[in-house]
Amino acid sequence: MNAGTSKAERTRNFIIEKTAEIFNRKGYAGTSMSDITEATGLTKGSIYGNFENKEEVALAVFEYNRSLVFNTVKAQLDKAPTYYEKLMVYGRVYKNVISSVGNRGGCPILNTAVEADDTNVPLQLSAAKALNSWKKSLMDIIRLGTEAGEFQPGVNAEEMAVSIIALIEGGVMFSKVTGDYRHMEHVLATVQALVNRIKA
Amino acid sequence: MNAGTSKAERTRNFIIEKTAEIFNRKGYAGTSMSDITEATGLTKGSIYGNFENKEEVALAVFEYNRSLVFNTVKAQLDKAPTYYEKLMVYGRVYKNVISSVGNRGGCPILNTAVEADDTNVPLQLSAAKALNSWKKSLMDIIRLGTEAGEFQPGVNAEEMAVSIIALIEGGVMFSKVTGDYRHMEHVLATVQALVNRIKA
DNA sequence: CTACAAATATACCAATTGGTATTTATTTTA
DNA sequence: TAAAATAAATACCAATTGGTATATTTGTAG
Repeated sequence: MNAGTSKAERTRNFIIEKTAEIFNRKGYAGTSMSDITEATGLTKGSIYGNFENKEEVALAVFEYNRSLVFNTVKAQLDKAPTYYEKLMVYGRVYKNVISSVGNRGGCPILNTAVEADDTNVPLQLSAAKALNSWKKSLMDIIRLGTEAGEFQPGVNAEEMAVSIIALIEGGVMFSKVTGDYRHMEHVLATVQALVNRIKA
Repeated sequence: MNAGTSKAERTRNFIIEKTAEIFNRKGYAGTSMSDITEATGLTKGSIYGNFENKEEVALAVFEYNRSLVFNTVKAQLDKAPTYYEKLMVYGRVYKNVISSVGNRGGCPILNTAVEADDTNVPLQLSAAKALNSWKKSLMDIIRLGTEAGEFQPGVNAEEMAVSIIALIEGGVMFSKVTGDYRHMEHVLATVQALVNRIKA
């Protein structure tokens, strides 16, 4: 036996991995079942044996894409010795993410949020949950950093967190659609300026 | 005669207006020809008599949706007596836009940019062009305001412009997917803080 | 008010969509 | 290693997709 991984589990993961980039590039509506069978080399019977429908594949794929980015950031976060340095990780996030997971169609949270907010409730909820948890982790860094005396007291942690996220996501959008990476550099400079401004 | 508007022109505009919100909500891939015939009450023959294909409808609709938002902002901009006040218009942009054009599925530039950047070159170019022209108009305000002594010299106009846009678009995304308008208020507070920080 | 042009509707097309029963092949467990 | 259980392939489905050729209606200029 394959250490707790049944054939079904392995195929499930295989399907997720092979279609992750397609879903992120083409979106839920833009990705067809035949895209999935083509990318995996499997037949519809096999896909529908492991997933209930296309939506369930999309949900699993979103979770996979999200964790891919999350893990990359997390690794950087764990290395940062101070809360200030942790916040600054986000000021370099694009370079780190792109260089490690490559350009696979942009930020999955942004892509899913924008497509699903009017069309698909389960996907919308997944994207919203991912954003809120990102916001929370940023707010925790700011709060702990303030307690540790690294940041000035009285900082609006939520405003700061939401703004950092908005800058990054807006920057990804701008950068990707124009094909001009300097737009991303500009928003990251602003992220860094915002963080430096709250330094104690 | 109808003052330069032929039947064809009027039908074209009718189709654009009736499908504008659908395209903005469901996206290009998510909107079908039958969505278009249903929304207009017209038949396929009529649609294809006025547009070459679905993509051409989408392009015209994007231009329409973009100008709807643009005109709203422009009206506010023209009323603002100073360059500082003009920049501040963007710090209130969401409230003004929503209250005048309503919630029609979010920002068309964001929606189109995110969907099209990997799937549809003409739409991608349209979105990129809209963003660049927005950026330019922001940079012009900053430059002229600096010349007029309203802003500190040495401000990086492009960094500022790109960051304001990213904050707004990121904020729209966050706000829409979570259904929580406070996220938009947070990013707008940051826009205002950024603008206030460069005041002479 | 008629004749011509322009716009719209009808009826069709092949291809593709997401999905399902059923058969066949492969794993897994005893 | 044989039997039971699971996974995957095959072959199908109705509905829908974007699009077109042709017929019919409507608008328009003389």
